[in-house]
Amino acid sequence: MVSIKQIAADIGVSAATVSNALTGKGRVSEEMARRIRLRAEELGYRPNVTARALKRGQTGILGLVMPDLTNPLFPRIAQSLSEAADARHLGILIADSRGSAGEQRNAMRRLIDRGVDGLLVVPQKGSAPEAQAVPMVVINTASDPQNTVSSDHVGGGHLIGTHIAELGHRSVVLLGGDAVSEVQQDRIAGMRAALSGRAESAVRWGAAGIEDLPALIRDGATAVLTTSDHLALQVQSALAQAGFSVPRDVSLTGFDDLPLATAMHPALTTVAQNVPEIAMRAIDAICARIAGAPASADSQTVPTRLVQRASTRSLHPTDPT
Amino acid sequence: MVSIKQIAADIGVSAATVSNALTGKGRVSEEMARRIRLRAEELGYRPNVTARALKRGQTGILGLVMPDLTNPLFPRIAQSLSEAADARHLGILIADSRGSAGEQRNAMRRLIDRGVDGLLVVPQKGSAPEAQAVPMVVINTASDPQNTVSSDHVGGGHLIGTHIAELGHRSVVLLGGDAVSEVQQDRIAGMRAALSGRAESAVRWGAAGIEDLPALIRDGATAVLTTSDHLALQVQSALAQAGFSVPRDVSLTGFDDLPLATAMHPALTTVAQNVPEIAMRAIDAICARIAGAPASADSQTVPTRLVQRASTRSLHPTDPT
DNA sequence: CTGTTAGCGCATTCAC
DNA sequence: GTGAATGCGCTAACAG
Repeated sequence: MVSIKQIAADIGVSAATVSNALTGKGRVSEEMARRIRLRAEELGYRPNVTARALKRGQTGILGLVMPDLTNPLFPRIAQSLSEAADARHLGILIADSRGSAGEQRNAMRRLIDRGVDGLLVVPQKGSAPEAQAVPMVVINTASDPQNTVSSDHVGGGHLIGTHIAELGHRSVVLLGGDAVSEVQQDRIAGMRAALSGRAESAVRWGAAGIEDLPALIRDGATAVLTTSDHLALQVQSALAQAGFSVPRDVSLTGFDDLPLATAMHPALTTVAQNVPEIAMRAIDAICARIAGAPASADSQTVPTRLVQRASTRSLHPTDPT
Repeated sequence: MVSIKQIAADIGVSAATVSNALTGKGRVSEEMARRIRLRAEELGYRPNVTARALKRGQTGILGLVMPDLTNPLFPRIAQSLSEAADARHLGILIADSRGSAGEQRNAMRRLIDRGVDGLLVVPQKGSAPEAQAVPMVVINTASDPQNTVSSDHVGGGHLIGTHIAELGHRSVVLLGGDAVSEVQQDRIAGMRAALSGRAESAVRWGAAGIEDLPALIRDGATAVLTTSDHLALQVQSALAQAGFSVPRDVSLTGFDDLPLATAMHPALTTVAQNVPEIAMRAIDAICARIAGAPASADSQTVPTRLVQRASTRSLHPTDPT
């Protein structure tokens, strides 16, 4: 590796001057600066980030803690975060909290031991990560009050609920995957609120909930609103098996707008999170905190978007389809 | 942050002795070592990895370059890699090559600039990442001769092809997503080889290929073998729309064993990659290279596994269903 | 057995 | 405008 002092010796000047010329900080004659930059270029000089980090006390690395790297949303989050971090010349070190709050804490500690400048954490279901020695921004759980950036899950549920109500549905089933998840609770709450006064709604959870569906439909339910696309696919399969067709017999919606939403037939009506926006805000927030901003108590909420496709049907006699 | 010298000053001993006591390297009296460890514990001392990295010339960080973080397999790879790396006290810094070979090179360079000790790269379709200043291990493309660990894609295709042939299918369609992908070519090649002499096979690619399916089935094809689960879901949807039912009218298979394979109905027969094994070998290989082993020309191949579910049907009159 | 010295590569004083 | 000195925190080599 070519170091600053080699190019210094090479030109016959001191290391400090080279540093100054390259960073543009100190005052160096334009002529000298030019020569230095040229030689650095020739030698393929790359500043040693480790040395710089030691000197500055900052590594330029952010830690990303996910509840489960297997999460279907992880790819998008990682990508958007990586892109946003990149723009600020920050790197992202990943860690998996493997489904337990204890492992989550371990993962955070390992990252901190590695010297990350800040922590981005997507918390374990039902756990609030505790404050640490480094700035932290929590993603996707509005229920945690501090430094949180999150999708408006309630709003998303509201979007779906309103859509379904406007389509004329009067009896709908709300299906969640796991009642422990605050995110899913929020989505369901949004749906209920939108439906309230316009339609009956029954809430069900998990595999048992899926089994209840055929009976509920026979009792008059005309729509099933789920809290994830994956769940919706399972529902569609189960319903097909029971002889119900989507959207003819029953309307169906998902949540998240995963790739599978368009691979399904009918294509799934769902709610898309604005992941890039969340990522950008999260990175902004963590950078602000690193730069010294105090931990703010307000949480940012990013709007979601209804993606209307073919799995929902209007019940108004006048409408086509 | 509490440093080694603070605890040294604290106890009235030199920094070197503390270092020795804590790492167990130098010879320190057991008595002294005990006192030092105790005090370190009390003070909550954590070694500064940056300083250590500067001294040692190694950061303990591996760079992971993915062709597209949005890749549905990324979560598993990231998780398995992260776990395997963890066991060796290595961190993983991610980077996205965003679909282009050029960006792939940039990503690698950024990672190297950050001082990673080695690079794990899942290459861009149809691109062979060029050798770099740090050890590199290529994942999942056997076509690159150097330091590669890959699933046996050909073998996987063979597994599926054999399965279908044994079920009595005599005319099958092989459907790939993108002909540029060597991985998909390998899978198709394996299928063809297994089918050769036992059944007719036609190869189709992409969306156009999906459109051809109904006609091919009417012409007598009884099975569609795809190179990904995602593709299989699309096929199932398109087929349902055209009035064909899986597996009654046509058998269908996927590849990768994504979560959606079990969410579908019928559950998808597919081929699972042994991702944890690949990850472990990749980490082993990169560690060996970092430790000084020469770049070996041989590539490691990890067997795949047939996951037989409900989307394939036997055509033998004697068999049930 | 323990302490001192030195230096990893860089950036920041402060002299010159 | 430029350079010498200094130190970030740690560890290897050597001296005591």
